[in-house]
Amino acid sequence: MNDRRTRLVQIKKIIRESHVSSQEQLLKLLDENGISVTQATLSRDLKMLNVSKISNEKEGYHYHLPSEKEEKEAEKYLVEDIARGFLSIEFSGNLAILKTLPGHANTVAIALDKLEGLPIIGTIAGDDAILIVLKENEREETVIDALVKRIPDLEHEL
Amino acid sequence: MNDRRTRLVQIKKIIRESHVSSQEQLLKLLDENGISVTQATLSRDLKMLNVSKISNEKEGYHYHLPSEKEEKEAEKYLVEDIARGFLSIEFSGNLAILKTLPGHANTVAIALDKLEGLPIIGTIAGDDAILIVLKENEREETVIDALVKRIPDLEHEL
DNA sequence: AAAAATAAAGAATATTTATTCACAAAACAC
DNA sequence: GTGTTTTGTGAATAAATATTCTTTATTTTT
Repeated sequence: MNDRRTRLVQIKKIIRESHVSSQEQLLKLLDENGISVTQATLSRDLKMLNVSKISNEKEGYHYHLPSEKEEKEAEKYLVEDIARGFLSIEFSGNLAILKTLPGHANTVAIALDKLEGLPIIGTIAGDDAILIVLKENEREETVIDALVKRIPDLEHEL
Repeated sequence: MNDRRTRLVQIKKIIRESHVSSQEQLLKLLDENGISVTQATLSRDLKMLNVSKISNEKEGYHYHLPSEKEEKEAEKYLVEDIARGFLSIEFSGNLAILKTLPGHANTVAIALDKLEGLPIIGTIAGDDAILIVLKENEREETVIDALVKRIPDLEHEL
């Protein structure tokens, strides 16, 4: 059933190499590569890949992959935001309180929300503290691990 | 008649500050700011601004401005591509031949085409030379001026 | 100043894209 | 195993967006 993986790879390749301007067109190009799906599926795929459609003087509308650089850059800023404001974190059951420098709570909370792969379901920020709700059945250790993995600077403080 | 300018500024501001997910929504936000147009016009505005629509895990679809950085970066690469390959340029009427390092013609030609504001209508690249067709009534001086303005590194060579 | 060219924009429409609904295959629980 | 949930998909449709066609205003040319 998992043609999706390979299809996503193909889609990226095609978008990278040709100037695709609609899902119909992409459909045909995929078809030529022996992959046949409907436009609905492509719409979902493009959403999943965070592909964007953009216009460009010379070339008209076309799809655009989020560049590695963009992705990494974006994440780098998030990580910096967290590291800059972080003071401490303490757990209690499926909750944690993360203390930050005054005024940093909001920034850090937003960054935590955006950073993917953390075992948390959400945050509520005050001014210098954030309430973090862990995912069902997650505990202190996994959260700390995930944080350290993503934000190396935190290692000393945890 | 030139509400367009001010409208474009407003649109950028709104897109930068709020999470807009459709032109209808943008329409309303503009309306609240006393600017009233139709969706058709917004579509053209967004095309003109090179705004892209992108999906994002957390926030769903939203518009995205090309960042200053992206714009400048993009242009920087073009400029570099040209400077790296450039050897000489010679004019004859409304034509010019630009000589490049072997194999660089294509890269340079693409960059010339993409770089906006040059008084040329097109290029044809071989391996180490490019035929450039100037715009009607443009001459050597204006092209050189435009090139030097955009590609400071070329000043010595021209 | 008239005539011609250009630029902006709305209304209607064509095109494109996202979503809803239904269903089937796979993974999971027991 | 059977029942349940999750995942992926297409068909149909809704929603969103781009374009065509037309009109009006503005600038340019003569």
